[in-house]
Amino acid sequence: MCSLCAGPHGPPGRVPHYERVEKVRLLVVDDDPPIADLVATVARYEGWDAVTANTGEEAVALAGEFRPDIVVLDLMLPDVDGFGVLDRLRRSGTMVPVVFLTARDGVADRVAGLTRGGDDYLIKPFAVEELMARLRTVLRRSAGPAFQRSVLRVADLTMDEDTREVRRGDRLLTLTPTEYEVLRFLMRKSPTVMTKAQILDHVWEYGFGGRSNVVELVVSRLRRKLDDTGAPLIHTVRGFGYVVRQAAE
Amino acid sequence: MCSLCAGPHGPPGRVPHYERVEKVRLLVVDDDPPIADLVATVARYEGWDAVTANTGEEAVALAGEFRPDIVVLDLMLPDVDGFGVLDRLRRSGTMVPVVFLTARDGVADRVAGLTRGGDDYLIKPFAVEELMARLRTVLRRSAGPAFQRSVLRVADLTMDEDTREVRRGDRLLTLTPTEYEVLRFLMRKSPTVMTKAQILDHVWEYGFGGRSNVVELVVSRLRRKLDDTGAPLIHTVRGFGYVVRQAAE
DNA sequence: TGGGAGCTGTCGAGAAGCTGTCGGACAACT
DNA sequence: AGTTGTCCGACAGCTTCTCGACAGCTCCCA
Repeated sequence: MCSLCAGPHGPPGRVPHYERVEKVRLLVVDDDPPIADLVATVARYEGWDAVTANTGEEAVALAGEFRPDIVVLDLMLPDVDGFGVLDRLRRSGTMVPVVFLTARDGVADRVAGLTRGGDDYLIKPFAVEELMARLRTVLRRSAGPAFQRSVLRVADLTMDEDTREVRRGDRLLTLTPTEYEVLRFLMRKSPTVMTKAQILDHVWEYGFGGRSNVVELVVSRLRRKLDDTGAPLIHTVRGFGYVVRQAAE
Repeated sequence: MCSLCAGPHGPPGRVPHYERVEKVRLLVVDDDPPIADLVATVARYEGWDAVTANTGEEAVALAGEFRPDIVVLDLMLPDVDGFGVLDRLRRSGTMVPVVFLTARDGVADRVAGLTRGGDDYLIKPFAVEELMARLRTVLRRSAGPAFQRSVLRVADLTMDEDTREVRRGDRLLTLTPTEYEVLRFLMRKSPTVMTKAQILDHVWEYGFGGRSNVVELVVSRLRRKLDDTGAPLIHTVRGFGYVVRQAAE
């Protein structure tokens, strides 16, 4: 398998909890092609249909024919700006939910207010897994009130993505944001082994320079919190990476 | 699950008394599409059926075929004005309750007279949670004189949405309007963790620019009032947001 | 119309908690 | 026994949170 590939290498076949019969259709709008492609690639890996647009014009046109279920929209576009695109989407009657991307220094102020309809936003540079998590949440909520809580479970380890409660058996764990994200990633991919590079690429912001042993460190901290009771669930695959699963063999 | 329920994620026990089987049908009439959509979207996230109209004509026509249970009506419309629409609705025999929207400087006085029938009104710009709260109240009242009180409860913290009484155990708390709204929002969403952006976006008026630590501040004030006795109920999820729930273990 | 009371948001300092770097101990494979 | 990879304690820098102080504002009442 490709060690450079950003994507997880589990066979696409792991059906997530928010399963639906049809593929989720995602439109990614960003004038920076690498970013747009990054998002689209990750989404496809989750089994979604994804298309990208690099301008506002293109976005509006594509939305019309592709009919996405959800949109990722950069607010800094060369032609029409993000808000313009949003207007035009809405005016054409689409109630499609949107997750916005914005630069930290940029329009962050004007963005306030966007979580209201159920839309959400993320500040660049973001972590891919965080974006995917938000997309899933927004999708789940837009599906109506009957949606299920999203709870990840591996053996006696559970993670409730709404309450952010993580439990090993009965014991409630207190995780820091980074620990939480790493664990969520590993649990989602379980029982597939993830390389350290993959973990780094998905959980840390793209562009993160850390050529270090951060991943090992966070895993180490996680272990202390969740593996000090009972059989270990985080396993090292020497020379390769980590995996969360019930002790095999 | 209850179509009027605060949120999609109610664990058993949080289903309000004014439960009904069918989805609430809401008609939103506002000539400003973003506002109309905002309201419609929020309502849909609560599990309601919502449609929007941007003119008086459209509104009257839609009301006929959609048969809403409740109407949100902007009084400043380009063609027929809000009062005209109301007249025509009433004359066609509908007793559908209405919540009016009006500009601050506008016709507030004349509106006051209209709220006697159980209708209500709100001044623009409003906060979405406040609007939803009023809609729920009006609906409950229109369900008949024997309507049940709506009381939110988390552990020994109770909030009576009719009397606005908030109690921690026996102790009656005196909350300011903002504190009340923030607490209501958190209680409604409990035990889901809300980000500060979500709180800001739902509880403050749309268009509020406050890029500050208002939310933190209000939470801090709330804590002093309700968490100084007994176990804390408002919890900080560092790097993420706040949640109201009984301390888990 | 003026005065007072209470509410709200800004500022900022201090506290608390999180994160990544370094480096040495340790373990696993050859 | 050497080599490579992993684990994790300690620490410093940084981010985030908390909350006192204060000033503008609104609302109410005389």
